[in-house]
Amino acid sequence: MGTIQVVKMGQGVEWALHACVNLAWAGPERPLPVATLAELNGLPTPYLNKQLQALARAGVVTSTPGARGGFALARPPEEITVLDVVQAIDGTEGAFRCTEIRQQGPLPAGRGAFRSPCQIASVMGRAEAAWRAELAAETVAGLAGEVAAKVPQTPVQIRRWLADRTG
Amino acid sequence: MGTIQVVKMGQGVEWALHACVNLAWAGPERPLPVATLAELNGLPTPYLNKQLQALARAGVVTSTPGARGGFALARPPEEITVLDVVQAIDGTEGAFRCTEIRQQGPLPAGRGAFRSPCQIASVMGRAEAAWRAELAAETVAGLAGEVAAKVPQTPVQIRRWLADRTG
DNA sequence: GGAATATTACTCGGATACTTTCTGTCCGAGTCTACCAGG
DNA sequence: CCTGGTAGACTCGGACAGAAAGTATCCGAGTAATATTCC
Repeated sequence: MGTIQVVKMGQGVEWALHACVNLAWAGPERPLPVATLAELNGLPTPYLNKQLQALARAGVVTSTPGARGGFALARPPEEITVLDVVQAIDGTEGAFRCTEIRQQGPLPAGRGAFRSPCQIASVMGRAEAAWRAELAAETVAGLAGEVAAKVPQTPVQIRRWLADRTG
Repeated sequence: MGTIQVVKMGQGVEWALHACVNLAWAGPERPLPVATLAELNGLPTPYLNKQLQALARAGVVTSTPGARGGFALARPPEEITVLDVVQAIDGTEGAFRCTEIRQQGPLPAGRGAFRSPCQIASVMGRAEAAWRAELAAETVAGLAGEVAAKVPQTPVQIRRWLADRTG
């Protein structure tokens, strides 16, 4: 959280996205505990818990405590973009932070430079905007649908495994 | 080097880009030492040296040792894209690395999944491609030109300061 | 005076500590369920 | 048989270490320029 955003991505993003797809397949009827999601993907339970907490803080998933509790999607999967998940985990701050070094040194940028931002920061901003737009164009439902279109048995197997687990 | 590429960008990228713009203004006649570039921007000399070494390894700049040595652009600034500089510093590897967790857990993805890559990795790849395309569209000469168009005195002052420094 | 040579000073290059971030883990607070006792 | 209370177990939530990467720095190898000396 609160880091930057376009050169190095945390590994938790991948886990969070897989968890969201699994939650989309499970349906909103009953929430899924962290232990179940972790076992589904062979991930360490406590760390996945950390990521889901970040998603809950961002309003992507809802957490219900107590017995039979767990996590569930806060909105229909069609309304959850990949960008929402990425920003929930890695923060909304951009990857490039301009330190305004043009104002340092023996030749500081004059008052004229204050009108427009640093050209370097401008290019980086454009690139990050393009990156964000691409991520905002895909939703969790889209991901689930594409996987199901290629391997239709996947969601069925997952739902069956979940049903057998809850008993 | 060898890290990833789209969520967190190193600070050295900003310094390297500023250094390249300064080198473009200085011209290829005589190379500039690291100390001069560092003093121009008020940066710590030894660390900037590290970044320039990375640029030299990537073939963006040439280094000439000995007295009156220093760094100079290896190509005309019109042929150096921002992406070249970024990749020289932060590496060419993408920001998102798919660990193929769909093959782990109690329901590993079957043979059908091997045909196409993970959908999540696919989206990330598209987003990073858009990011790279935006950075590849701008060159060092373009940056220098835009700055000169807004504040025309900037390159003149820098050339004068360099001339006074070399004596 | 000219040329070869040894010296000198300056440059890059890689190897070395320190700080910040990310990864991974643990235990406590809160809540729903189920059971049990009483009416 | 129905209802209220209570004990239990399960869940999330934030606080706590370890590891990795990034940041900042230093000193040595190599080279060009320069001053010197010899012819």
